[in-house]
Amino acid sequence: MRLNAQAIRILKRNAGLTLTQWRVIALLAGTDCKNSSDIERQIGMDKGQLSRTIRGLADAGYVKFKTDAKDHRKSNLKLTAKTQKIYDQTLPLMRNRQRSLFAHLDETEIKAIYSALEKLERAAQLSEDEL
Amino acid sequence: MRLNAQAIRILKRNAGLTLTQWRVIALLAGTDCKNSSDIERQIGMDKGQLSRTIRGLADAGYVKFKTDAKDHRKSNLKLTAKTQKIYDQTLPLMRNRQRSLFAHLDETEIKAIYSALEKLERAAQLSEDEL
DNA sequence: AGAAAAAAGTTGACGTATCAACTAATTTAA
DNA sequence: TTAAATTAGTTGATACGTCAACTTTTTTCT
Repeated sequence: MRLNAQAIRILKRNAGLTLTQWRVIALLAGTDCKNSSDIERQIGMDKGQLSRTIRGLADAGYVKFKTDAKDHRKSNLKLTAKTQKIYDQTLPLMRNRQRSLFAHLDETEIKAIYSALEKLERAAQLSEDEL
Repeated sequence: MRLNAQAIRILKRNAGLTLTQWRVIALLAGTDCKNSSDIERQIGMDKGQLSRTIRGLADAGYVKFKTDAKDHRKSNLKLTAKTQKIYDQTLPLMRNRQRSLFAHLDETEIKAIYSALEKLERAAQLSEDEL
C-alpha cells in the first residue's frame, strides 16, 4: 500500500531494514516472543515468509539463533547488540509517523474503522467456510 | 489480504483468472477503457505490472492487441468472445460476494471507512511530501 | 523545423502475501 | 510403549505491489 511508503523509507534510510524485518525485530525487542511460532501467533504472519525473513536477519547479523535445549524443533532468537541499538533509535521515528497518520482521524472514525474491518474479516471468514 | 481469498477462489475456479487479470478484464468489459494508460488512470495500477498482466492475458488468448492507428505508442485492447462470455458469467458471482461482504456493515460504517481511508491516504501523502 | 519534454509501454529488481508439500521433533492417545 | 497426530520450521511456487531505468513515439515550445 501507499500508506506504508513512508514507513518503508524511514526504515530503509535509518535502519537498513525492510518492513517485514522491522516487524520481526520489533516483536523480538518489545514482546516476549522468542521464536518463529511466537511471532506467527502474535501477528499471524505466514510461517514460510517468516522463516525466510528470520534467516535473512540472521545472515545479516541482526539476530542469532540458538536451538532450544528442551525442544529441538525450536530455535530461540536473540537480537544482537547493534540491532537493539537500531531498534531503540528507530522506534521513536516509527511511533511519530503512526501518530501523525492517525492524528487526522477522530476517535469515532478510528473506532468505526476497526469495527468495520473486523466485521469484514468475519464476513469473509463466513463465506470462506461455505466453500 | 485475507479479504480477497474468496474472490481469488471464485475467479480461479470459475474463470481461471487471477484477481489482477479479472480487474483488467472487468475494466475493458465494463468501462470505456481501451488501453493500458486508461486502466492505469482508472484504478491507479502500476504500469509495469499492468504491462505484464496484459501480456499474460494476450498470451492466453483473453485479449487482443491492435496498435492504435493515430498514436503508435498505444495499443488498443479488445476482449475475445470467450472472454466476454467468461466475464458475463463471472460478474454476478463477484457482485454477490461483494454484497454479502458489505451486508454486515451499515451505511454509517461504510461511509466512515471510506472517509477515514481517504484521510489516511492524504495524511500519508502529506508526510511523503515532507521528505 | 528542431530540440526538449512528456506520454505509452516494456523490462528488471526487490519486497510482500499466501498456499502447499515436506522434514524432523514432540505430544497424544490407543 | 509404540503408532498417530501435532507442532516447528524449511523450501518451492505463484501472485501482487512498487520503484527505476529504458525505448519509442508524440507533443510542446521556441
